[in-house]
Amino acid sequence: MGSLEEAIKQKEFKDPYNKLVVNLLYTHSYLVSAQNGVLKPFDLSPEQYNVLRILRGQNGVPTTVSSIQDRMLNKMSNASRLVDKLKAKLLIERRECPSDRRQVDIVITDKGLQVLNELQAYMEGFNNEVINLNEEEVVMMNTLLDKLRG
Amino acid sequence: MGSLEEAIKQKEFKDPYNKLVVNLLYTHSYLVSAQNGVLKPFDLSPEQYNVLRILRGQNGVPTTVSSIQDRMLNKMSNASRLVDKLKAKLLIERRECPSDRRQVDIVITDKGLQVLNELQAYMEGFNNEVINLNEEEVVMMNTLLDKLRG
DNA sequence: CCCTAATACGTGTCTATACATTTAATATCA
DNA sequence: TGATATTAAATGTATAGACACGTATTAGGG
Repeated sequence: MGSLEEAIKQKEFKDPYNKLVVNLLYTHSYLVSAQNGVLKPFDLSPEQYNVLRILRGQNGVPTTVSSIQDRMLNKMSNASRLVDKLKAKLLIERRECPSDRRQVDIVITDKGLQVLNELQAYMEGFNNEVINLNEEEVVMMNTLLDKLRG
Repeated sequence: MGSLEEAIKQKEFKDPYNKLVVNLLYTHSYLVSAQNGVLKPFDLSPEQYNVLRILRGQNGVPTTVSSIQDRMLNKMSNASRLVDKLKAKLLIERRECPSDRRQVDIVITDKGLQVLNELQAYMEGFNNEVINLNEEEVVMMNTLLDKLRG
């Protein structure tokens, strides 16, 4: 299970760069699957969870849809539709922005904050279970990932 | 652009583990976006490209749909439907398996091999452009990723 | 002030992921 | 053998990612 080669039944890679691309894609899938296991009982997708965290970070200050989009992990995803789903679950509110009627102000509701609160304990346990690295290695990996993207 | 904090406009993280999860999700998105740029002119999605590479690795030996599924980077994706799309593009062939009629033998066509061949040069350039790490760092990162998953 | 450009958001479409269910074929074993 | 379980693949449905396009509103320059 440990090695990538075994996990995807590939004997070898052309070079370490090629392996790294595949390794990142595979590890992402590993992470997201585990995350889904935690989020599913709460009826949230990973991106919905992310949007809720972004809104909580605002401490009550309303945020526009495009500002949410800028902060999302996946810049190509569709904040407008995610906001729609969260509104249907009563986890956020949409308000017409008076100063610019093109914009829509989004705030997290008490219910949204409560769901995040319940989730928090599960998510902390999740990080420690799912990432089999010590703190030194985690810091190293963060440094390498930041450098990778230039 | 370099730091994660800047890219997603988040001031700080609770701990390095939490940052690592976010960093992996964000870097994945960065990688896949770049990959899409290369694949789009060839009318292939990243997963379709991956399935083609799996089939090329078989060197002409037919493979079943479930064997493709096992080798895919994302174990949750749907090999059956991906195979369907590739067949429609004439990049693979499906043959009824005589020894077990539940199974379907899949092989890459000459056209499929030709497309992969054309892609190869672009993809090698892609790796070096998109991964701003030297070889030593790449090897280190592969080791850390393998350890991360336990 | 008007014309044009830029911006904010929504919508449409195709593909892929996630997961449950279905159907057909084979395996198992009383 | 015949009932049951297991397996291979396909299908159904909801959400999300990728990207083009549409619409309303504001900004800016003549």
